[in-house]
Amino acid sequence: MSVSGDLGISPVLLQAISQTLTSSELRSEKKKPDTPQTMEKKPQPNSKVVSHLLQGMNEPVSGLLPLAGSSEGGAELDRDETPMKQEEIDMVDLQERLAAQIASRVTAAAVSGGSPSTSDVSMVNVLTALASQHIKANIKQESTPVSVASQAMAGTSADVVVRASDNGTDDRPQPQIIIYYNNEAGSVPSPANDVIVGELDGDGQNYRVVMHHGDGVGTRVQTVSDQNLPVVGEGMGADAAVGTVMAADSNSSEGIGGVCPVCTDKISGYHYGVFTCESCKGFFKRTVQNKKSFMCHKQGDCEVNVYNRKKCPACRFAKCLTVGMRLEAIRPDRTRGGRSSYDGCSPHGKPRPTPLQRKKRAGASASDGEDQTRAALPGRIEIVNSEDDGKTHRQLVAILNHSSTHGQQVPDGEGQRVPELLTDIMNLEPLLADDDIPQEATMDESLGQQPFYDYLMQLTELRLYKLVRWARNLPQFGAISTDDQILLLQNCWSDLLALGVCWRSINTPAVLNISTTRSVSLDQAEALGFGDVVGRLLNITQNLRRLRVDQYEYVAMKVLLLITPDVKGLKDPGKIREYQEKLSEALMEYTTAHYMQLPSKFGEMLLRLPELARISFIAKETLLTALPPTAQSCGLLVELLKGENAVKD
DNA sequence: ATAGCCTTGAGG
DNA sequence: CCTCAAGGCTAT
Repeated sequence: MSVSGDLGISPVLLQAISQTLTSSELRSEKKKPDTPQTMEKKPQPNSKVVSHLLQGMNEPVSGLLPLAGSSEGGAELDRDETPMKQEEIDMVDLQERLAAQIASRVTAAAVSGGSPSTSDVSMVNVLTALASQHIKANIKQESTPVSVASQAMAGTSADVVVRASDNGTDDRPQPQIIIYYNNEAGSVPSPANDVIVGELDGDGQNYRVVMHHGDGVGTRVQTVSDQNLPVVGEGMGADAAVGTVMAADSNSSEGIGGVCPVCTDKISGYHYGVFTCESCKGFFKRTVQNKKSFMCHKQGDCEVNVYNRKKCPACRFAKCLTVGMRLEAIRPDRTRGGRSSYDGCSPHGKPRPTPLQRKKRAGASASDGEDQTRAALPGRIEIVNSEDDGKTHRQLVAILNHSSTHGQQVPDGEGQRVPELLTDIMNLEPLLADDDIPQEATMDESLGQQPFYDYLMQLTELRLYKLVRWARNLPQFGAISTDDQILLLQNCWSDLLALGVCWRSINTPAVLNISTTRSVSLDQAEALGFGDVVGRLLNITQNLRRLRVDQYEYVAMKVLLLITPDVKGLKDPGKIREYQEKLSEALMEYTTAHYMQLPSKFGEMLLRLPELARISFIAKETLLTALPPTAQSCGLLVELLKGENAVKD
């Protein structure tokens, strides 16, 4: 990837980037004096992008911290006067760090007259846009009682019914879900047979979702004390993630006595970086230690609560990761006692042990203050009326569900081993669990170009966010320097998205399934000017089908797209090459063992990867040229596309 | 496999 | 010493 000769960056963007840099340096590098460049560049928050950066990205983070300042100009001063403590810096989420990292490089290059890569610029914007978009969506959702109610019911009731009657069908009487709102937290009555399913704060109002068992059918009645409860509104979605951070950070001192952010059971202590219950602690330990691999039989968005937590270990584990439980906290050597040293090993204010005692953990990832697992951002934009949404696409959803459990049919069955590396990667699939975004109902037939592109762009941004989270949790990826992580992600994001679309279409010949609700045939694509791309994607899909690529192979292919030591500018390509070799060996071992009748399968799979890169390049170009100049709704993603375009020209 | 309880042991 | 977060054990 070459670098654009001139600064192909708009002044607005440059300003935005320096803004990011400035604020993040104030956060994370207090001890060092500001470099002259950044001092000079310190801008006023007067552009749209800057306000994105400030409001969308910084505010939610700082809002959780004791030092929270306003997101306007004064915040800088506040932070200046009151340096953040290390533990608080640790709470800063991955996106912010990534953005700050790139911003720092780009700004330095710009100031010194160098040539920043335009994709660096774009990545900053994408990340910031993602952050702000998700936060906005989240806030909106939390403040709408109707959506809260429908989610709670959709997610909870069926499970309780199964539990209560010990009978798997859906059409028996359900316990009542009661939504209280406009109440102060704690003032809502909670009779003995009620279970507080969730509690939300929004717009100064409190909503409490209570599940009422008239006859006490639940095997267990959970009573929750009247202190601030973390949000446990919905599955492994946005609420849970944000609420958890609140519980762990702003409420950490009263963590004991609260409810587990994974399953809402009673917190027993601080485990693997999060206040959780005993059972989730044990579950996380077993899962990691025994390198278990789970697959969700639904869409990877199962509700996890104290009643149904046993039902879908895949979603439970994904939620563990989402709320911030740390893989590094599981000791590879299984030594007992003592103290841990990973970032976040202590809930509050305790100094971190020195690294020298960590000799046994040389392989562990978090050694360099790269604490980003605590994803503060929501993982999904929930469809408010998700029940209605699938009604016209039930069939497609069914097909997709089938495809998502595709891998289960193949491996293990014959007692053949699955390399640990592959099962580790597989464990993270729930992090990419399928989502959709709200869309206007009339898009099916008369495919207006504009709405379709808007939809596509939004979907892409959503998936990009998840991609970052997924990559961050990949085994050994955390051991790569943050700069290199960013470069790798920049290099492959579109390839990964393209492969994902191919995979989700594996069971629908001639139709490309863009999401759970949207699919495109070749004819439709041609009408939209996407014929070439879709044709090529369908071709890849057909090859995946022909080769009988299973889910383990699919996830390995994805990581192979990511782990490419040839990306320009990598600090440590050696380490990445090593990782790549390990992974390709694991994949080869797996494929040759499981598909002896297809000796060329391994090679053929690898041969698809370059074509994927080609397709994603064409797709980006097509998207860019097809976009009307007024597409501001996703302006920042547009910038990314423009950046890539300039780079590759 | 789960989850509650027990044991360990470095750091304070 | 005590704390508390890690791993271990074991009835279910």
